Amino acid sequence: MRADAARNLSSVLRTGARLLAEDPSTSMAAIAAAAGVDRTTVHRRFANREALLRAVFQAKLDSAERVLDEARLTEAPVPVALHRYLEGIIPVAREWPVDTRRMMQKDPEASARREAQSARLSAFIQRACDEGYLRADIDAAWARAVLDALVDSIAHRFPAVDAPQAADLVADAFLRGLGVA
Amino acid sequence: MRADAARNLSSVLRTGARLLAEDPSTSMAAIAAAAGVDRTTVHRRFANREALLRAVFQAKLDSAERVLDEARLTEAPVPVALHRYLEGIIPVAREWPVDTRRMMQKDPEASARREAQSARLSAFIQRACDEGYLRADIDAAWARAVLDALVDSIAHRFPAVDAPQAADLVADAFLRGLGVA
DNA sequence: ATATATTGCAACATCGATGTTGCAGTTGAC
DNA sequence: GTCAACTGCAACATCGATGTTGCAATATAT
Repeated sequence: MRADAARNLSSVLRTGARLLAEDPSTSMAAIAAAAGVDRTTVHRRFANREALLRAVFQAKLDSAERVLDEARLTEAPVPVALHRYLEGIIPVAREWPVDTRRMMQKDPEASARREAQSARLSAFIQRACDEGYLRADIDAAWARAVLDALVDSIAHRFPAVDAPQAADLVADAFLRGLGVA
Repeated sequence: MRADAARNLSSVLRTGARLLAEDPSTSMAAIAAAAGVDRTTVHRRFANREALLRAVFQAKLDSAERVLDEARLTEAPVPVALHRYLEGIIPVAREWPVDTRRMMQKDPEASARREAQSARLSAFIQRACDEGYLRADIDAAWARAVLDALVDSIAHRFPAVDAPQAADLVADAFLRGLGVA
């Protein structure tokens, strides 16, 4: 039963993330139905709708944090770290399509975690600038935003492209652009 | 009074677009309050919440269509048309931050208009490919997605950058990328 | 086999959002 | 100045979502 409980809970989280990404006002009833459990069961596991949202965000933050750790953003060579980050973060964006930036204003703890992760990535971009991998006239904040946008785009608009190829496409567009040399 | 009516209506649309972009489940009451009118006044102008949404989308589609027309995507040289499109569409994205892709499934007419506009832009990207402005190994759909992503990013995450400079940044990132040559 | 935990189901209460209506006051057009 | 249109305000009805509880059935662990 513990096993079942954990499976259903995770099923509710994944299903909820998917539905909430399409429509942030999806009802608990709809999520429960899509996850194949009763509405009251969801309410027993998550006190509030807000608690369910928190759990979804936490799951996404956990996955993203693992990716950031394993990419070794501060130690590995910039091109290697970039590719490892992309190949890891794209599946995370796909599995948890919820937009953490919009939906977490009310959760200071999750917000702080997100900020910390964001800072790690920004520091990496800054290092890429400093080590000469990015053009000198490029603003680091803009570079950061471009990378995020490319990741979201390949993750959600091209779900059929597998992670390694998606990472290649993003890194290529990010560094070289799409125009002719 | 006609003048007042028109002014208030447009104020409701703009305010509504702004609030709905932040939180798609913003209540009519919140929109009315933010626009400085009574809740019932909004209901007199828009039969449904859905009708209000439709009006917001229609306003965005109108603005976007004008931009597409004036960019002369089929006639002007590719670099010129691209820059004109970007300089026009970025303010539109800022004034109407609602995501037309997500929020219009139920409105077939608006959906069709959106598709038509999307096709015009895709055709322009295809022309850029054919005329050798984009690398031969680049998929047109991916190029299209990248352009959209860059526009959204500069429009919403860098609201302080004015339209001409924003267009430069996007075109530069799109064609040349951010890495060193 | 039995005690324990979990689930589905039905029923209930509550709350906020939606939409409507009547009325009085104000504003604009003529 | 008069008339028509519009507005704010209060009140009301309705509806869907949320959250709770009791109970019977079922699965789990020991």
